[in-house]
Amino acid sequence: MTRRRSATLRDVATSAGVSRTTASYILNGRADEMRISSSTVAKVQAAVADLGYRPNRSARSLRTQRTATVGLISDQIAGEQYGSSMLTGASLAARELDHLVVMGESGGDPDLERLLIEEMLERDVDGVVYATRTARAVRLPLGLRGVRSVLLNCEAPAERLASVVPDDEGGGRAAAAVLLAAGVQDVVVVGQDPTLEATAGPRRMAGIRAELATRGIEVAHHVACDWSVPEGFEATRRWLAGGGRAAGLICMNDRLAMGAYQALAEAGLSVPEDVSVVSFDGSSLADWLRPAVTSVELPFAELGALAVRRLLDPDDRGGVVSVPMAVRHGGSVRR
Amino acid sequence: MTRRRSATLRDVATSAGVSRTTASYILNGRADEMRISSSTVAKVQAAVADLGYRPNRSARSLRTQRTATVGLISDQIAGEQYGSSMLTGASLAARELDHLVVMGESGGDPDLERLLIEEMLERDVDGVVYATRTARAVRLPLGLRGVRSVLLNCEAPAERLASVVPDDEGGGRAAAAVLLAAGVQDVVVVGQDPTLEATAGPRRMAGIRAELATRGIEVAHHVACDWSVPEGFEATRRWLAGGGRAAGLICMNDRLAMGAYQALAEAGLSVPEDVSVVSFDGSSLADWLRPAVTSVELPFAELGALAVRRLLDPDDRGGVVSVPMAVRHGGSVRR
DNA sequence: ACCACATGCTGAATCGTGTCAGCAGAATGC
DNA sequence: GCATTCTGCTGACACGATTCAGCATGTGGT
Repeated sequence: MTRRRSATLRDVATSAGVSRTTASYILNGRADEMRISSSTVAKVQAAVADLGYRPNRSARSLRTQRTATVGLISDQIAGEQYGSSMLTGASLAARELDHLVVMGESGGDPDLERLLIEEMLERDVDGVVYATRTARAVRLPLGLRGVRSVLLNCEAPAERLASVVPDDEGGGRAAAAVLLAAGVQDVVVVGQDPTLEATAGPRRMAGIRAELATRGIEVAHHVACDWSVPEGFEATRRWLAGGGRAAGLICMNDRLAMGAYQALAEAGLSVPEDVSVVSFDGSSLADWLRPAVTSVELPFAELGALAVRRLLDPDDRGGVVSVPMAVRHGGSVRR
Repeated sequence: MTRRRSATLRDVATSAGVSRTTASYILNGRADEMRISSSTVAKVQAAVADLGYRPNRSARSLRTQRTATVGLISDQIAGEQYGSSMLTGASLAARELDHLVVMGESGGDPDLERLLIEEMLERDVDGVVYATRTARAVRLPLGLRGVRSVLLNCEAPAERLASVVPDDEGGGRAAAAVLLAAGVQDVVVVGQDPTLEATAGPRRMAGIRAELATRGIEVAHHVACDWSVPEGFEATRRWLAGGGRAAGLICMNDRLAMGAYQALAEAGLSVPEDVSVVSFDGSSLADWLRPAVTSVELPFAELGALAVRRLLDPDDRGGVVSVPMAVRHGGSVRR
């Protein structure tokens, strides 16, 4: 950091011929309140521009206890395929509110998580966003008790905290609605949540059921498997081999859709002529498949941005906010 | 941040019955140097533990001009498919060196980039990692002149800066070597860099040529297209339709491999029986294809970690460091 | 002529730490 | 026995900002 020592407030004050106090008031927008004449204001502003003055944040933080910095702590989202857009959203929203994001990835290790939280609090972050890769129920880490924080992509049902999650139930309804609109009458769902805490699966399922129920239809079959490409392939293949057929397939994510595509192709079934497919995520993977999968988008960037905005909004009343999931149309649904 | 005001150094000193100075020396590991008796050290340490003392970083930074914080500024890596692991690597390496990462994503907008750099410097980061999504030549932003910094996944040839990049040429040799070992004699390359600044393509190409040359072989054909799934599909299809055939295909990344797979399947050619395929990236996409593609891995996490380590290593002499790319074997090469 | 009040600014304390210079007292050298 | 060195600590200033309390000066009312 060999950088010319930058100008301080004292330099500005001297150069403008006023006291540090006056310069400080002007720079903090309290000129009117303090009845400072416009000519003085102009002199100070000229000095600021002239010297290229930039306030020293450490000094300011020492006085004000605020750092214009937010912490973002996550289990896996930084190195994750799609979820990492949450970081982009958070970073941009922070920037708009004149903050920067301090990032820490715990890899799911509670000790590392505790350490990272400690480090962030030592640095006086103005708040912490606690994010998870998969939507699920969590308990707020002890280190964050009493700290201003917002949960991102997760909820702590017991604790009535501010939390931002995708509207998976609405997404489920939208997915089913796409198939219904295409005249599909028998719907099979591929993918089942592996863990108890995960919320995405059950909610999407509830949405699907609710939407189908409006036409008096039930889910024809549920192909149970983890949410990965090979599992999707194997499970779908087994189901097809057992004589399973359906006009509509809803895959719990795009990777499952990829696996299902592979199994369908192997069985000589084509999309969308023989089977219409809808999935969740709206990842680029959905676009890469042929035909592109119609997918209900996880609004990751928006989730990240909203979490930061709520964190920095002093009027936020807490509670869970669900962000709608939009349908991104591909060519995987018969028309 | 409603958190009980934590203990200060003064509290520790009072509680231990020594001066602030003494306590400070002990906490900074200068007890021996300052010839402080072990009994005094013990008293202070007890007080620290007792009060749960944590130093105030803002105050310390104000004095020392160091924040135990590094900036990471990037164009697109936060929301990127594979590159975001660079963030994970950087975050972990920083943590190991008792630092935190302040992140900023510019989206390629030079104005935003300048703003982010300004904000980071105001916050006195101990250095800045400047990262790009795709390996390429860059010019160091003006705001980073004179600032301790390391380039990540990019180089500034004119400026002799510390820089960490993948060894694309070595990767190219490795890719070709895999095919040669499988007895492949005619190799076609898919994918051509779209921009002048991009370094990955030319270097991989050079490596491929060099390795093939050891057997007196030349690249049989170069299928020119951008590095995306649909481009890979279309370009490969056109090439096949024009009668193109080869025993070995090297795709410049995994997305191109996916596109090539689609075209090969459409042409009734199977992998690896008819065509052996090798690609670059080592992304999860490579695993998802059937058969999984043998792919030369981009060591993103390692790149990110190394960039941070070099940034914080006062003895680092600058210059470009290339990180080797390992081959991740799938089932896409005939044996 | 005197008080009250508004106007436009400033002095000085404060946030919590790091570190230079120095100061007693004990030990050592000759 | 006195100068010197070592031991073990402390006082005070600095870092760069924010902010409370107060101080001249002008202005209007009676």
